[in-house]
Amino acid sequence: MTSSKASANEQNSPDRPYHHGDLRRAILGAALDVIAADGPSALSLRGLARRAGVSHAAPAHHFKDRAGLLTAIAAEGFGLLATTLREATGLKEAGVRYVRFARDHPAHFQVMFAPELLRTGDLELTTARALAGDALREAVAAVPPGGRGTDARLAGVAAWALAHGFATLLLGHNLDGPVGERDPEEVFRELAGMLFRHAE
Amino acid sequence: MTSSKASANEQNSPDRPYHHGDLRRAILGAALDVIAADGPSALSLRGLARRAGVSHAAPAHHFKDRAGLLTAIAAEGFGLLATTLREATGLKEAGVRYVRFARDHPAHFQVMFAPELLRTGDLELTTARALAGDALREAVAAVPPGGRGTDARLAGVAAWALAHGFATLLLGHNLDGPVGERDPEEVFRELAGMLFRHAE
DNA sequence: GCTGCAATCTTGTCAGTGACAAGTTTTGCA
DNA sequence: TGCAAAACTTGTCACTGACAAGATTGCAGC
Repeated sequence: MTSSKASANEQNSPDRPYHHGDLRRAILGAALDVIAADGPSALSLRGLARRAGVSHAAPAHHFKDRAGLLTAIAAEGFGLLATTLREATGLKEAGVRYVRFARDHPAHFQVMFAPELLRTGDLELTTARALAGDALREAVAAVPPGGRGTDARLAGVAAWALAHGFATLLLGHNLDGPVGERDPEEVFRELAGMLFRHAE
Repeated sequence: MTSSKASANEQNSPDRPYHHGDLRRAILGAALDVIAADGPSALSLRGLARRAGVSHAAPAHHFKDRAGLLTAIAAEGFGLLATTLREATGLKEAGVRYVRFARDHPAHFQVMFAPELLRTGDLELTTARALAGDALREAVAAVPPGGRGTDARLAGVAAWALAHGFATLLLGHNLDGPVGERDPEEVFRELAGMLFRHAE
């Protein structure tokens, strides 16, 4: 083991400059790769450092520790989600974008909803999360009040639960059977149609 | 640190018998406690061994390794879930039971849907999962075909996604605001009502 | 241009962990 | 009774996260 593949520009290049250039981004990118492939538990700060060709303690300068790195990823995720939700036209479309986000950014998505891995009090994280929450509430407010007793808050919870559950099961390969070859977004549109039959 | 609280009957009792009696169950129980409190990433085989008052390598005899322990927990979880789903009368009630299961067995629930922590090919696991899947499909089949174009398979996915999403968000404390003091099961009943308006 | 300071990265180290190997004690059964 | 398997222990290794202290570099202000 040890230095199995110090192939190309890995870490042993003696002419490597002292300063990486954008180590923070490099670490984040590598972390997203690892998490998407094998989950957050497979993440090793030292492994990321090796990938980026820096010393084992370099990541700590940018993220303090493991929780710091994951918190940064979660915050970035909530920011991306807020942006994409804000561009949606209606609630159903917001749901579709929610599912699309989970598929496009599986690593972010996983980490965002793993609070035990995060520094939950972090300012960046809480503000980003609040932004995403606002975007979701806006989408809910846009839906016209339907049948009797349709509480807006409840409708929001229903939409969120449906989208979140679908996305989660999808990422966990629990819907490979039922969904099969079909486009997941298309399937989700049908599900959302079942939930909000009256509105559109 | 080190031996901060070797208080009562922990591990230093010199009269402790060589055989624990039911170490397997003790380790499982301790693991469930830890996971429910701090998530699977906080799990340490050595920590569990300390809790049970046995040597650091004792757990390996029953579970082989970390993945083995978590796989055993997941299999147990699917078994419990299958049992509880089978007792449900209709699809909505099955959903309620799904949510209740997640709240009653949060550790099981988390591990069951964290495939990257499991030995996915394990026989016990796959059979238990199949049992739970059968129970879910049975509940779906029981629902009368509703409005035009109501695909049974799709209805099943919708119900699963809604229940799974609600349960997941609930466990992650993402619904503390919207649900508030209300009984989560009651709230879920309303959500399920929105999804299957026609059937009851 | 030079100087000093802060940001960035390195080296060194420590305790904790999972996994494995090999030995010891106990149980249960022929 | 004796013996094989089950249950557990001791010892060890590579790896990891965290921390401390030092080296290198970029840069702002003079």
